[in-house]
Amino acid sequence: MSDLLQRLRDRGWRLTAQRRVIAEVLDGEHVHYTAEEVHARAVERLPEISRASVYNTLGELVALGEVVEVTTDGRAKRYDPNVHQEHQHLVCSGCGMIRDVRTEGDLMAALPFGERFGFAVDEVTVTYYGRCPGCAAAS
Amino acid sequence: MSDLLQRLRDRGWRLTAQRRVIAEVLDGEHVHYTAEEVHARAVERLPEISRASVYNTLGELVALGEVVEVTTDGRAKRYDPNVHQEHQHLVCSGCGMIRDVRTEGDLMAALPFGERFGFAVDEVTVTYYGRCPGCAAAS
DNA sequence: GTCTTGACTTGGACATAGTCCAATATAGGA
DNA sequence: TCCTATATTGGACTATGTCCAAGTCAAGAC
Ligand SMILES: [Mn+2]
Ligand SMILES: [Mn+2]
Ligand SMILES: [Zn+2]
Ligand SMILES: [Zn+2]
Repeated sequence: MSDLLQRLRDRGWRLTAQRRVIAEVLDGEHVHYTAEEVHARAVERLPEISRASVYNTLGELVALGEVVEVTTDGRAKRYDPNVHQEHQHLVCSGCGMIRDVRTEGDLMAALPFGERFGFAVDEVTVTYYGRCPGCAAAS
Repeated sequence: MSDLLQRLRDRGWRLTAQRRVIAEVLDGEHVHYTAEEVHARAVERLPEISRASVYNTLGELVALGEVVEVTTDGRAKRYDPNVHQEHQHLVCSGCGMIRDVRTEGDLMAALPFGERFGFAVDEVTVTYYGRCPGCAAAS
């Protein structure tokens, strides 16, 4: 993710302490945090960082394509730093755990032209739901 | 949707004026309203109906499988009365319009077993994004 | 190294979406 | 008609996210 910092510098970003810790949090574990979770972890490294800066920076990273927003339920958006590997998500309907999964074949092909209604379709997201081994055992 | 009222009666539901107008709103046009949109339309028929009753009733209809929740962005959930025809959604990234679409083939088949991580996968939702004809013309 | 300035950060107010609850009303059976 | 379990209501409360004016600071100019 020092790559990320370099790319941001190349785009004329000021490298503030706040942006650094947010990048570190996203880089650390390869998970899908909410904005509040990112903030909680950023505070451990930089206690005075504000919620507003976290929301601002996440929004900017999304606009630059360095992070993608993931919405699997109607709750808080999650921020996914894994943009270098195309993937979809598998969500546990018990505990909410999210795993990255790679699909095979052309997902777009499942939508017949007759069902496109003149849209220029350019993106598809797939979410699989099921119970993870832990939740299945506990039921 | 008088079918719906009958099914609800059969399940021991009290048929209140509030539940009737909510069912009528969902039945009317075949769209994907938010809870607040359902409330606004219900108020036209029954001015004193409360937000709480709309949220309560929508939640109950979802629990019964008579309506499904749809989340295509990080905004308000939408309520879809079209549960009798399996379908996915096509969303305009310009204006947010949502269309029902029917896919062909087995969507689950795109997820290799090696990518299931021991989950018992039982559901898949697909959302296609693109620009509708109107938004494409305006750009 | 110091200055300068426009970009960045901040706390808090505000907005939107949804939940919860105690008091009140009512559907539907007796 | 009466009874009461169930449903409704207004409003407080929570969760998530946005906005803004005032203060701060990164980094280029000198
Ligand atoms: Mn991911
Ligand atoms: Mn639909
Ligand atoms: Zn689980
Ligand atoms: Zn459109």
